[in-house]
Amino acid sequence: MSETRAPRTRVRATDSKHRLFTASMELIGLRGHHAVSVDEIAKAAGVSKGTVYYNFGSKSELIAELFSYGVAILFERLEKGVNDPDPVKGLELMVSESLEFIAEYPSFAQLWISEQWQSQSEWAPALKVMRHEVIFLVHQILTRISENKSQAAAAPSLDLDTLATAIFGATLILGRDRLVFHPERSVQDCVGAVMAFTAALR
Amino acid sequence: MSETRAPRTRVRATDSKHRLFTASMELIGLRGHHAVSVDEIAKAAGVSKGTVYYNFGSKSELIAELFSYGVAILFERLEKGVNDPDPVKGLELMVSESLEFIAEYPSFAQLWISEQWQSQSEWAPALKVMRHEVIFLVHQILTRISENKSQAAAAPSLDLDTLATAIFGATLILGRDRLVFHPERSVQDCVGAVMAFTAALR
Amino acid sequence: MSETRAPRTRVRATDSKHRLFTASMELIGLRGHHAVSVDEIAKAAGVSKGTVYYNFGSKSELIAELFSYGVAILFERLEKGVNDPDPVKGLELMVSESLEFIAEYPSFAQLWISEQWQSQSEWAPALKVMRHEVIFLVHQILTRISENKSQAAAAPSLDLDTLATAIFGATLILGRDRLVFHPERSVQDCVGAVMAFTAALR
Amino acid sequence: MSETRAPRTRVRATDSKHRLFTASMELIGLRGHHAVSVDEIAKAAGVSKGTVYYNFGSKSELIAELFSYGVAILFERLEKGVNDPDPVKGLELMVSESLEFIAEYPSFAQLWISEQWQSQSEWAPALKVMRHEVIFLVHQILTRISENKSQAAAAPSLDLDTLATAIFGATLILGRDRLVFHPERSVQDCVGAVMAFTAALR
DNA sequence: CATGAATGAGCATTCATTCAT
DNA sequence: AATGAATGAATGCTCATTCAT
Repeated sequence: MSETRAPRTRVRATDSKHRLFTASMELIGLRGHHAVSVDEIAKAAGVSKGTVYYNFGSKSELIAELFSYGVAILFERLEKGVNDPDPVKGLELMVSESLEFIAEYPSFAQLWISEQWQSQSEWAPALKVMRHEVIFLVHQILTRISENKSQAAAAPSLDLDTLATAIFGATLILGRDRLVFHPERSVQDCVGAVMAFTAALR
Repeated sequence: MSETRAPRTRVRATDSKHRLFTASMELIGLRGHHAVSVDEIAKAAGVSKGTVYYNFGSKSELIAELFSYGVAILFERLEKGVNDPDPVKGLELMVSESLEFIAEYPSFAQLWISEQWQSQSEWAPALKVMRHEVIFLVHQILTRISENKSQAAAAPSLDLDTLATAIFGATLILGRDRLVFHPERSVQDCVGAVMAFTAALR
Repeated sequence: MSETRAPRTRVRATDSKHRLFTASMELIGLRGHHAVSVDEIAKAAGVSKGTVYYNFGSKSELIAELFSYGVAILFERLEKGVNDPDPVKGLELMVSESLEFIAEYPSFAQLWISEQWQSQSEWAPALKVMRHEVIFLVHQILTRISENKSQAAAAPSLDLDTLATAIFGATLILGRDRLVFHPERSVQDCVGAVMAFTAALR
Repeated sequence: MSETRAPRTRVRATDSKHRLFTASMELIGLRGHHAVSVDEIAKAAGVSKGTVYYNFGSKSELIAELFSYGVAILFERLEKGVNDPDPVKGLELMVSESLEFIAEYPSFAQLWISEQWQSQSEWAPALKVMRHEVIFLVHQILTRISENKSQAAAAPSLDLDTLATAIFGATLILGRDRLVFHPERSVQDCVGAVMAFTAALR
């Protein structure tokens, strides 16, 4: 894309959309979507307000696209861990990839945290799907881990779905908490803490 | 409540305040504070808009008081676990108390989740303190647990502060997730999943 | 109403509503409701924009109330003619009252003309009722006129409902046309022209 | 229509214009010109927005051309009646032609009704001319009718210009009212009602 | 203590219009 | 001759806050 024979108005088309994505992420992650106006987003992206509506139709839709954009990237990264022959290594990879993703797209994580459990969120349906898919992936890998454990049913009453949710929540919060309150905390420390959850399974 | 022409004009004064607390919690937990207007809160509480300002001064202050109100109750409950001679039992109690607290004050939890990691939140300073105090409590008890563990440094590279944060996050998310997506999930299941985090320490 | 013990801010309450009524009528009659903004109305009424919304809830509702306000006055005046023992005199009175009403509330008439036959008007339901009631009144009096006519069914194929509609339309248009294009034309001339419609019945 | 790569590239050029005319008429008649956007018109016509501006220069000009287009057709039809040797038959023909024209171009009539007496309409000058010419035609034929009436000055104080206006208004309203509220009402019934206006002259 | 009418800055959204292609 | 991305002024509406009573 961009600069086909470099005319004066370079990059045009799609360009605006990308700039708006970047600007929105930045601002919304910082203050929350309610506290950011379309005017601000447009200004930050260096386009006119009309362009936001030309490209997204509404603020709501812009945010919805922000979600799908982020989730696509996240899943791409999670894939890496899912197929690892060693499920423990796999989960470890998934967690560290997630933490790094959160560091790269901090506003995506923040948006997710803020909206996922807000029952009347505008994006509730889409978020529900996102949540389900991530937890499903974690659940799958937890099953493989617990199956590898030979004899004793390690933890008799341990519901894997609940555990998967705990891991999902801990990762999300840890990823965000690190950026906001503990910039010195390494991804490895966080991975260690999350993996502690699985100790009972091994 | 209500008691028009009731005996001894009991309660009064703080009556409006209480009604406003209840109404705010309800509405804000459902839709987020930005999506709830002072008008709505006043109407839901059955008082006039002016009364909100008379009692709280501003919407912001109302929410701030919502936070202190909730956190006071939460800490009261956490106390129970802190002093348990058996730190594992103590943590278990703290977690289950938290989960039950979240079930009773769902909107408090939601508000907390939404705002805690929003770097530019209006209540950031207060939230930072709340977060710190809870994590400190968890850290303390984790220390006692890991000290009880005799010989081998169970997990050499396991940072207790990070682990405490993970437990805090997992509990918060699990408590909320249960209400929104898994009403059938028991507190015990959730406690089990959170306690799994400590397996590595034992 | 107004001035209870004449305080500094006199007239308060309801006053705003009246001022807004007057201002709206003026502006909307001149340029049409689409071409008049709420800002303009507020400014013309000497109140803030918020006051418009406090009192009416929406621009649409303001216009709806403009309609009911106008139609109430119109019907009050039409009553006079309805009960006249001589139906011809009665109709004549109704027409002249209508023409004078249009002269006093020109914007009401203009609004009516513009919206009544706009199939997708927001006020279509209310307008349909207004139209029906006026035409019904005219129909009634036409029936009395034609009954008075002794022998020969004056006009065999003359549908009274259609005739009533024609009289309604002619009066509305004549009333408005007079103000806009023929200020010199008297109410009597117009009444004469409208009454010509009934010649066939007599 | 459409014919991509059709033979002899017929029509073209004015093709877009025609499609835009049709689409505008349809939409504007239904909802009023203010409530229809250029986007909608372009979409309905199956052309791009730019094409509207290429062909008409502005929305205002498009509507102006809509008026001249409609009025040309109307006058063509009115001619038929004007030259009838029997002025009564002639007027009857003019009225029925008008009613049929309104049925064929309902949005033209609606546009006319809405704008003609709106004093500050953008098209006021053009509309004034249209109105004048139609009323002039009616006046002429009324003169011929009243002259034919031999002896007694049928109606001493009947101003023919006012009567012509009444007939114009009644026809316009009746034509439109029939379409919107009385689809079962025949053109003949309406003609009958309008001609009742002339009874006094005969 | 409590009320509710009034305010005005701020917001999401619409839309006629332009212009480079 | 036609396109459609981009614009920005204008619009209807919301809402936290004030204040006279």
